[in-house]
Amino acid sequence: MTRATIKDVSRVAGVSIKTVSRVLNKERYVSDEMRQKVEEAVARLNYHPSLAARTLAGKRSFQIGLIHDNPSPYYIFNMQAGVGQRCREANFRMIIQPCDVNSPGLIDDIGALIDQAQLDGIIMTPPVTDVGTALAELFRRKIPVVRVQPGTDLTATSAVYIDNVQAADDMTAYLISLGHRRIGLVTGHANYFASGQRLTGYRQALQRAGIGFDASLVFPGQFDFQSGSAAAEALLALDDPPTAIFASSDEMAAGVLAAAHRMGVSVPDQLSVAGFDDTDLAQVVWPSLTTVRQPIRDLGYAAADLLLEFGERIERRQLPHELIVRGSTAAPKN
Amino acid sequence: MTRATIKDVSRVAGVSIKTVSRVLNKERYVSDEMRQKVEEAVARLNYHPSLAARTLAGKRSFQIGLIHDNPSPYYIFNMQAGVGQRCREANFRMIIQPCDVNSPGLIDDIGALIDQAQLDGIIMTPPVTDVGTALAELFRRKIPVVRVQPGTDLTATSAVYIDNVQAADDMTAYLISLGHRRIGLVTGHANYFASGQRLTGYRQALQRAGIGFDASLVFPGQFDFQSGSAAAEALLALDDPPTAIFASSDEMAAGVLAAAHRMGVSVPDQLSVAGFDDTDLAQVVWPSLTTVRQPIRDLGYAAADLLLEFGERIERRQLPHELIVRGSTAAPKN
DNA sequence: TTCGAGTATGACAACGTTATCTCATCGACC
DNA sequence: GGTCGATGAGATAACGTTGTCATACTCGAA
Repeated sequence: MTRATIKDVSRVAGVSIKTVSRVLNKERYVSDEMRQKVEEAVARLNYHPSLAARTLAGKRSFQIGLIHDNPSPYYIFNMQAGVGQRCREANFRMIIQPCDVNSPGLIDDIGALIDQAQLDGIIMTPPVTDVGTALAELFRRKIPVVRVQPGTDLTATSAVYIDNVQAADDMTAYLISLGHRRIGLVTGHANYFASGQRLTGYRQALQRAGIGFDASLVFPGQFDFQSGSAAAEALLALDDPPTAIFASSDEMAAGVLAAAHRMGVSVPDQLSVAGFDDTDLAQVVWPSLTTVRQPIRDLGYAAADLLLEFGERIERRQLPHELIVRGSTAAPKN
Repeated sequence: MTRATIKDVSRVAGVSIKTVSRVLNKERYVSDEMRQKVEEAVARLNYHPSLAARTLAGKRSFQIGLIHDNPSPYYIFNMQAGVGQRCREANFRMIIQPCDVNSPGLIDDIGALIDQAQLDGIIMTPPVTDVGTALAELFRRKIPVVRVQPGTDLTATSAVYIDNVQAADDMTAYLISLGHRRIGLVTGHANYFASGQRLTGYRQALQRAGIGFDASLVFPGQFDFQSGSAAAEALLALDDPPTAIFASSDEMAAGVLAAAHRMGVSVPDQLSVAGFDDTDLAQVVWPSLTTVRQPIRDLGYAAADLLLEFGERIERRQLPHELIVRGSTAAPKN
């Protein structure tokens, strides 16, 4: 038993090959009678069109690429889930391309991917979003691109994002509302523009509350557990240590928690800890993390949606974030 | 500027199309002189063959599918990383197909995937590995299959796996060696054969040490945080509670930790906790988890390797696990 | 009645590769 | 010196779709 082809379908339905193709592609000018005959035949033969043949003959490949260089399993998993769901709805396929922003072969890899697979579009996640040479290569090939949370050339491509400044502002304001005055900030990796945006939001909230900015309370991190731990140790060793630490990722927040545990500082009694992302992690550490929920899955879905709905046309979509309060924050005890 | 085709290459190299094809596919009977001319032309034109055309004309598609129904981001991320790496080495593409083992459309989805994309092979992860109807569909299509950690029909397809029985035995024996006599076990989801295997290993180690099996110390979990928490609460409420709890996943172990924190039971002083998998999680909770490292990424790499190297031929590969001792276990204090 | 615009269908080429078949050359062997 | 197998190269037909063009029918307006 070999695969059914469009020819088989046309024979069974008693129509021409082209008519079958028309029905499959939902083209205009097909009578209901024809459509029904074809659909019956398709169902009876359990026919599935060959993607390779469609790609070769047509101008579309029904495939989009997801390019990422992001070490966070949680982020990637959810991004894929969102993109994947939208793809399934449109009967598209998703090709995953991990890459390395520091690799000299980056441009060639992306070019080869597009050439070989004839992708209909590309979704990029940070930090690849902001690699100028990669972007240039994509423009050169005139392929539709949607970027998730881009930091540069904001209007150059379609994009989906959350308002990082506002999100960091919200969290900082929340900590201030609890009564905290000295709030430590662990920033993210410098490659990510979100890191800077979150710093901006933090300063913005402080200023509004009339609290002076103290640079010694800001510690550079890398989004990972280790740097969160290191940051906490440094911040808690200050002469006048913070009563709360806001880490720019849940993973760093977990590092802060671990350091606090090690140093015998109880959370949230002696120290409030806040994260960012609301990954699975946030509910798995103890105490569970107060954090900002970033709708990663929805961002992926929206990115794929922009690609499929609008193609080359540049569109932007901002998604809402949400402050999630859990057990790691409380009013300072003095 | 349009894409270069094999025709362009043949013109530039001054040879026939077929000769270019021969070089590209590393076929025999090509002189060094020809090969060199072709390679130069390929490089000069930055030519990448069209996957669609190759798939249509040839018998191979240079694509393999990864089918999974697994809610763990960490597991999926690492599995993909391993499979993806092997694919890149062979210049293959990986198509991800999340699915739902309980969906009635499962078989059709898999069939459609294979028909449409003409996949060269399939990799499955638990628990889809053991869905008989899905397996039957794959056999019907005579497509090479590699299963990761299959539980049933062990010799029906190629497979990669670790020795779950031995791994659980190792961990249990380690806890016994610390001096524990009452060791709780939180099992995994019943859908996963690994759950039963780990129970077997646990009993095996107890028996060897001459410790009677106590069914009240075994609590059924679902591999997730919640069930770990619930299990710990139940186990610690026993009249004669365990001094150590071995959870069949890190996530459940994290749940155990959280429950212990809540109940004021200090780890590892009053309770030792052990996990399984060595996910990122293990080092991010406090105290960090003693666990069994499962080389997920390597399993993915090996699975892809079997597919690409052996195709339909059935091969099996067992990978080593490793006991990782961290801060969550210690000798019981009496 | 005739014409044109819109609707509905089919014949056939094209897409860019690989597979198959053919042909030519070169040594080695009887 | 002819025959045969191994080697090297090309011409041409697939592969299963979509795009383009041609054709025929229908309906309302000139």
